[in-house]
Amino acid sequence: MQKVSLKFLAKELGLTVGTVSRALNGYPDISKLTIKRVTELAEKHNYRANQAARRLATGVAEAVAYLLPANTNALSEPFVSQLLEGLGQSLAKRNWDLLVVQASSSENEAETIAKLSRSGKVSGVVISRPYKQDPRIDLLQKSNLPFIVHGRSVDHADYAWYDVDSETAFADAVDHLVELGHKRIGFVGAPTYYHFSQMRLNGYRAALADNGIAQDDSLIEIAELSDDAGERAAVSMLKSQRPPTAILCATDTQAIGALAAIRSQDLTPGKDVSVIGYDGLAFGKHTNPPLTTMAQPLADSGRHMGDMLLAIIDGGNPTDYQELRGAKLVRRMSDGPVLGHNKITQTS
Amino acid sequence: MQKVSLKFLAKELGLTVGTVSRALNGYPDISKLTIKRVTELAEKHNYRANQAARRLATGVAEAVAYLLPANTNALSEPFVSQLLEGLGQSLAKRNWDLLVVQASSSENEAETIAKLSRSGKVSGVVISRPYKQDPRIDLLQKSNLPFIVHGRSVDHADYAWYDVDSETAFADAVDHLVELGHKRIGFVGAPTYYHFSQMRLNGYRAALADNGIAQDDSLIEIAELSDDAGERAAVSMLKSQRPPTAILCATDTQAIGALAAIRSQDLTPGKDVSVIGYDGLAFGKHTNPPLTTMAQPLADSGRHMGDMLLAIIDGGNPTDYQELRGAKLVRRMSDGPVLGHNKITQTS
DNA sequence: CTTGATTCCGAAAGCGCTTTCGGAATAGCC
DNA sequence: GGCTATTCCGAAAGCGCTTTCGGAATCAAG
Repeated sequence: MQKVSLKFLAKELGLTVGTVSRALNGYPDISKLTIKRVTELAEKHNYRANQAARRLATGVAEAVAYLLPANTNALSEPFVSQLLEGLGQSLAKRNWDLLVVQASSSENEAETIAKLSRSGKVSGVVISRPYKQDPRIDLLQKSNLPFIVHGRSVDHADYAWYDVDSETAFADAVDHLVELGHKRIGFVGAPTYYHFSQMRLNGYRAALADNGIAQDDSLIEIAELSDDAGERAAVSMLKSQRPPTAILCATDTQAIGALAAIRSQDLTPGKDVSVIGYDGLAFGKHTNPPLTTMAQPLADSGRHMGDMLLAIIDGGNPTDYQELRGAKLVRRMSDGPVLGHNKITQTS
Repeated sequence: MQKVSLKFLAKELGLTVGTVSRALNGYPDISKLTIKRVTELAEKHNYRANQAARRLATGVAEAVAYLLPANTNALSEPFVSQLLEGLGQSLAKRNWDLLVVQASSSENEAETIAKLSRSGKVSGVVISRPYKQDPRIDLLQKSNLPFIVHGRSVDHADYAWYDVDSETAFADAVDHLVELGHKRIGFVGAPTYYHFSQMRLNGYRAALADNGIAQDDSLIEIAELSDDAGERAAVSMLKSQRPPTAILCATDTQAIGALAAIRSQDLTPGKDVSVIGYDGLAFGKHTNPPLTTMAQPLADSGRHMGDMLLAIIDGGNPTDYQELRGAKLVRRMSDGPVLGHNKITQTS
């Protein structure tokens, strides 16, 4: 494969590289005829501008980075490939690249962002699962690099984000359980450095209060985002003096562990103890029993976030791009009325 | 943030950009002292070479692309993020970038590769799930772009690949089922354009022959790589004249569907009908019942493939980098002795 | 025919870096 | 002290593209 450059095209057509470049980029000072000749020849030879040269000349990277979350867990990662796919689709409209970057450790996340912004290899960044106070966000703001956060930190007024209202979701979940007659509702939370952890806990607490149920800290456990951690947390709850009749988990992954925990105590999930997760992961359909969950609408969230980021890169005001979606209850089989309570019966 | 370029450093030090560049890149014609001064100042200002300029000057992209598989399925995609993570770790050693590219449709995969090779934005490519005759591989070979295939196509003698010996794995699975007394073993295969589909079928057939079991084409179904497709395939098998007592599935995702199928026929998976999947997906632990599977060792396969690719980019001979790993049986609860047979009893 | 406005393209600088080449300064040798 | 090695750095070309500027050619108008 010979290399087909602007110079090559120019020589072939008896033009200069500058002219060919302008023809290709739609400058108004090129005749229709020339444009036609140039584009046709370019097409014929499958010309692609050398990206490095283009980037160097224009100063725009034409690329966006996704910061791979640290502490990943194989069970919860389907969302990564889905997000990537959506982002890619969005960027493809401009022929931009999608970079995947990761910190060597979670302590290095900030440094990774710093490097990224200095190297100038991307024109935008998206990060997931922000912490309460997220140094990555601070850095991004300082560096003037457009970015969008998948989630929110405590102070989220000044940047662009896309999030699901998990606070309300957890309140809804509590309401649902209360309707089923539950009064002792456990909560398996996420590590507290994640801001979503706080919000989900808030939703849980608020709904408890609204329903006139006293808070009981022995019903609250914080666990890592893994099935095993969820299981351990649930076990300890179930073994306590006054075990819960229902357990709400910050993530589906934890909830799946909770199901195992319940079975390990010779109890039946969905019957003896209800479990509701959060995320709406597809494989929740296949757990034992199928997991009831608060599903977030992440179908095209990746593409959506890509579009938002692009708009900001184009000069849009980040604060104009803050979007909150709602989660909705997907009832499967892991929730049910509290024993001896039949106000509502389980429907499929 | 002011931009810190070579020029800036040079001016600061009273040197020329050429000298600074050579100092930073370890050229031998720079004095120790100068190197020290340069590196220290660079460090102080957190200097990062502008990548576009560097690429343009050297002609090497310092980046590798992963082609996101088409027809993805949310249930099976944990492997994508794991692979990406491993690749990223490998590339990080050189500060190279990881690009994620995807075709708009599976028909466009070849064209996507073609574009990629012409744009010169990557020095290497990794693709997953090759087809029997894979146009992407042909293209990659023609374009002289180093690449590595996660899997193998029919003619895999001339390129680098990393694969798991699923042929043997499926033979082993059959052997295992035969030991459990099964004689009617169904096979839910993958779409035939995937080469791994053929190999798994081969392993199945060979083992059947070795065990003196007659082939029965009514026990073979081809299905898409989704839980639903697996379920449909299994249902039709179970409803047939002479249903199987065990079902082998090309992927865990399909196997999970098969579990559902068996339950839908009021049968108990692992008792009335055994199911064995392939992949070793983590959430197989949580299905109903937990899924027995042939687990592939993909723990650090991503990093491994990254290292291989890098070696090839460095001039290594692609055919020196062909690696076949073995899968091993992970017994959970979805396999058991055929009814009325007690040669081996289920052990947790 | 002259002038001024348009249309269209060539020329050239420059993006930030790498790398070759040549030469000044220093060192080593008899 | 003169000569050849050696050490070290500056100068400059160039990677392939974009973009500004100016000017030749064409056109319309007077």
